[in-house]
Amino acid sequence: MNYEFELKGGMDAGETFFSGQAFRWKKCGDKYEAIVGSSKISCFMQNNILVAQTSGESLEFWQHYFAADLDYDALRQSFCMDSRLKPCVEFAKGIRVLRQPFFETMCSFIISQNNNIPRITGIIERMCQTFGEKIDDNSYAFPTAQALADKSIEALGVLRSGFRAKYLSDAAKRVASGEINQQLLQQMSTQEARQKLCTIYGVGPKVADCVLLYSLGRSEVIPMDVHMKRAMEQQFPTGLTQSVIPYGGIAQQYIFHYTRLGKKTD
DNA sequence: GACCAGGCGTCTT
DNA sequence: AAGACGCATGGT
Repeated sequence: MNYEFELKGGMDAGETFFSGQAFRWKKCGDKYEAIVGSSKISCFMQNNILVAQTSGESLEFWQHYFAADLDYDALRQSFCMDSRLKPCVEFAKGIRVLRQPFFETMCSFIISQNNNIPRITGIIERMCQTFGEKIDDNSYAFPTAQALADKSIEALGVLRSGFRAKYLSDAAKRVASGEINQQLLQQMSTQEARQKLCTIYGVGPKVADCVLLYSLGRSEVIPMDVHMKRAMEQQFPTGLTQSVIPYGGIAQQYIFHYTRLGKKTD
């Protein structure tokens, strides 16, 4: 399927795909490729238009994934009203926060705890190759919750995910049983959804907030870790401005990227 | 509130 | 070549 649609305010694919929010994107020549859910996508940007070739899913699915409706020109403009946020936005203007499939986002951020990106990528890759459905030659879908729930903790050993295997197992079982599902969380307030997510073994407030922001599109949620806390205390001692707060999670993505790759705060 | 739980990339010796 | 260190954390 070929799709072309506008992303309001544009996107820099590299900045977006390699900003630590998604772990399955690869740069192939001048295109970017990934498996999202059980579909393959190959895409590039042409002005503000995303040109994509996909193996499945609807136009609406992809527009939701890229948050096509959210106007990043307006967003950046309001962020830049805050002079402390301005350099962060200027550093990587093309970042968008994606809305990724629920179960794979949850697993990805369970895996990410006390971990580094190369290893996170490796574990996810093995997870897909071992337990995901084959799409073609060397493409595998992200495993379904059911597929993972059926495996014993020992069987998850091939992932070499260390102490996280038992967490992944509980997450898979709770999602496969239907007890935790996206629709239910969607209807809940952010606070209720966070509490529900935290009942999963191995999911604490940080991982829960990552799921809320990167999958459920709760743009106001700011996942806080020690680094982020430090950066916020240093750069934003009086907090974020009122106009930014509804999109604090997106602002956070700019701040994080800047403090990690841009000018250091200390 | 310390301390511990894989393993791997990266930096030091 | 080998050892140390740290990692978008959460449980005990």
